[in-house]
Amino acid sequence: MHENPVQAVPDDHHAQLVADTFRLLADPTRVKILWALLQGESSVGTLAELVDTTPTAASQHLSKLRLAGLVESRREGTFIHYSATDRHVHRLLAEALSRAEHVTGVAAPDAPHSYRA
Amino acid sequence: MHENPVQAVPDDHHAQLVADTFRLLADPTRVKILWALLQGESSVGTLAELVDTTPTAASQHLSKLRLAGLVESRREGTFIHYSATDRHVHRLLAEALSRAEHVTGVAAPDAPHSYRA
DNA sequence: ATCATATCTGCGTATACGTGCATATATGAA
DNA sequence: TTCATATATGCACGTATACGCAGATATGAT
Repeated sequence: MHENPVQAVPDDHHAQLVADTFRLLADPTRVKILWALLQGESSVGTLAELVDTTPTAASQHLSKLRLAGLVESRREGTFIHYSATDRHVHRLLAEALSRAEHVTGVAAPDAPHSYRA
Repeated sequence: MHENPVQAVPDDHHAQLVADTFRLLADPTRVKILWALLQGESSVGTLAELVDTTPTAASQHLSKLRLAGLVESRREGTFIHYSATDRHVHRLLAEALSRAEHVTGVAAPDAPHSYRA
């Protein structure tokens, strides 16, 4: 038998937190929204156009992201400007996009050379 | 009005790939399995004990991970040893676990000081 | 006050997914 | 061959969730 060192795993609480975080990122529209917000704040309607969805859908996604603390909101008249501040999320998206490039061999259009934070 | 530079977002294909990757990681059992495998290969039954689940559940998760190319398998008699090789996945998990620690203020038991790869 | 714009929220629906159970398959021993 | 072990697979069930639509709310202008 090949003896391996005992492999420790995250406890249930941490594993659940990690899974919850990943589940929030497990939607293509939210990925696009978050990536846009990591480059600067934006309103709901503007985001909806940017990621090619309806304002309603964008609002629902932003609501979920805000509940999780991944984005913040700021009101300006009838507009509400959202921004992303979580540096961990930034690195997670950068890493995942880097992997996507590695898989496809094609760089995404907005970051010709790297998604590194 | 505050003028922002145009915010570029990943195209649909990349966003979908990223979301798919995150969805694979969006399960606490798979998180624990992957973290264990990143420390060394392990059989289905051993993994099931490590992450406190049934061999059937472990097998199903491993099957999904294998289809996605996140783990590899090697047969040895009746045992099948799995291993994780994707460095991107390693960094994604490390980053997410680091965030979980940051959120809870409690380090996970198997990595007292850091989840850095 | 009314109206328009921007955003939010509740509801119904379709889809996706994790789990448990039973069963099938694979390898090795007797 | 038969048997035991290890793993995989098919199915049913319950839960979670993304979407579209309608309606509600908020702010500002007239």
